Amino acid sequence: MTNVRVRIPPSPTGLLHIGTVRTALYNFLFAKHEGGTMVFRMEDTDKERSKKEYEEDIINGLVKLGIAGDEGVHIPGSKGFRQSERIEVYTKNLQKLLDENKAYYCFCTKERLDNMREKQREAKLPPRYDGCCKNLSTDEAKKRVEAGEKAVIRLRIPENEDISFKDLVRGETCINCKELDDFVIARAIDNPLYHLTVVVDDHDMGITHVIRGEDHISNTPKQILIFRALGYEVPHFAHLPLILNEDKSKLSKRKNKVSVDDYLAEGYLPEALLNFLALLGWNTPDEQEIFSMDELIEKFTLDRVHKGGAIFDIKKLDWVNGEYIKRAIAENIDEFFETVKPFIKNIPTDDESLIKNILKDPDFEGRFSKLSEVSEVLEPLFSPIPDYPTSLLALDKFQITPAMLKDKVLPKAKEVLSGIDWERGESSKSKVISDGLVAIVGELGLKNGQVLWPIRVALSGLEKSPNFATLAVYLGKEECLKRLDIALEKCK
RNA sequence: GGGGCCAUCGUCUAGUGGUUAGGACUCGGGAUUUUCAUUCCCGCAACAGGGGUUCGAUUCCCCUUGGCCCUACCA
Repeated sequence: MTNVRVRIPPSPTGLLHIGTVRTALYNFLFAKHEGGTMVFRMEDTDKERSKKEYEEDIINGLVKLGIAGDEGVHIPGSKGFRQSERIEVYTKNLQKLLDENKAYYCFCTKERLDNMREKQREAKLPPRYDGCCKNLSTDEAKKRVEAGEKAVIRLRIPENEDISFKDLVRGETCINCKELDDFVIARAIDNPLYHLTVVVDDHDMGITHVIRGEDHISNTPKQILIFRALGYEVPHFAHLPLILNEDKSKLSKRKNKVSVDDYLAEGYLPEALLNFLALLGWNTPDEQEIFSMDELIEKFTLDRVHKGGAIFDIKKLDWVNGEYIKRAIAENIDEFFETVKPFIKNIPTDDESLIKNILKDPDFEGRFSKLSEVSEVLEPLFSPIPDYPTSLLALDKFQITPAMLKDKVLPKAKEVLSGIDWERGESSKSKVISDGLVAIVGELGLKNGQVLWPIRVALSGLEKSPNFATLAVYLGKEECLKRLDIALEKCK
């Protein structure tokens, strides 16, 4: 395969969408695997809906994720590539089609067309353009346009011809021109529409493979027709399965969170998000689930891309993300700390190394599936203890009564924690605390859960929290005793 | 309405003309953790239906059903 070149053409009509990222990722992986390049272009010919802020969001997002394109080429803002900046090129191509009579001006009004379609629908006919302006002489058309009459440009398509292409993930696909009509390719000579711009750009940019969502399958024959009319070589096509909502409709913001910003803000790691997205519609025959970017590039091929759509399952994303967090902590705590820093709120300490130590504590392993949860788990160690019900302390499951806690367990725990040497090193301190508290179980003749559970709750105020020994070590003597007193109050 | 695309556990998926149809997530149970979480083990759970082809179809073909996409002077 010679010089593979793919593209990622978002249109700035909304924030960076999960679907856009998945398509970008597959293009990126394919290009890298083949030793080719991926270029970026901003499809902003819809002046009504295109917004500068969306453009920035999309570019920033893709850069953050590391899949923005190669060599900085054609990224608007760096070297600049927007369709809105290439109007003359499209005009030139449009003029050529007009001159060669492969396209023609159409003067039909919106009302006439709406009317026509409605009648066709009523008659149970497919709504198609009736060719009203098809046979206007070029001279007359030219005169009317020059006179200022409003006219769109339509492509003249063959009457009855099969248009087929070999889709790299679906195989041979074919559609007859009878199913199409002379569609509009420009609002005016200097105001081109999607199909025309895509074709002209893909040709000018030297795109060899068009890899996009399957919602474009039915657009493909139209674009092939334009490629042919212009005398340009037709690229290869590959249509990807869609990402779906739970109800199997196309992923939409009505039913799902689709903005990449939201996921990042919630504490999903970019690599984890990409890993998860890569697996939505593609996989390796082995049982691997976690891939580095290099592994994805090495293993990615289009022939292992699925045909059926895939539902976006947030639970699986959470799991993947948790795996990445676990690894990130183990590999480089300093780097991880920088990543997690913006998520740590309400934690009034400037002692970074303390927090790093806590994060590294084996007791914390696997507690987070999102960065936003780091704060929740850390919080009990630094903030004032949250209010909690006595019933959480005296849990029915363990058959604990408030009286037991008030008379036996809590006073005993205070005794133990007051008695130990708090100046020891961390790990030995942890062991002493642990041994001391566990000993209470035997002394009082109670069950483990009847002693250890309430102590942990007393120290954290939470149903789920780090281990009691871990809590005690990081809380310190005074705070521990204070929290045990609070618990004591609750049992009165 | 027309055309196109698709169809393995709830979800992501592996897989084959003959398999106990495999893995992961979720969920349930157990073990370890002297509590929660983690970790480990076990379990629940699928080839949409009907016809062919075949000695034999989840696998190949057709039909049906279902879902989705497109059917714009959006992209």
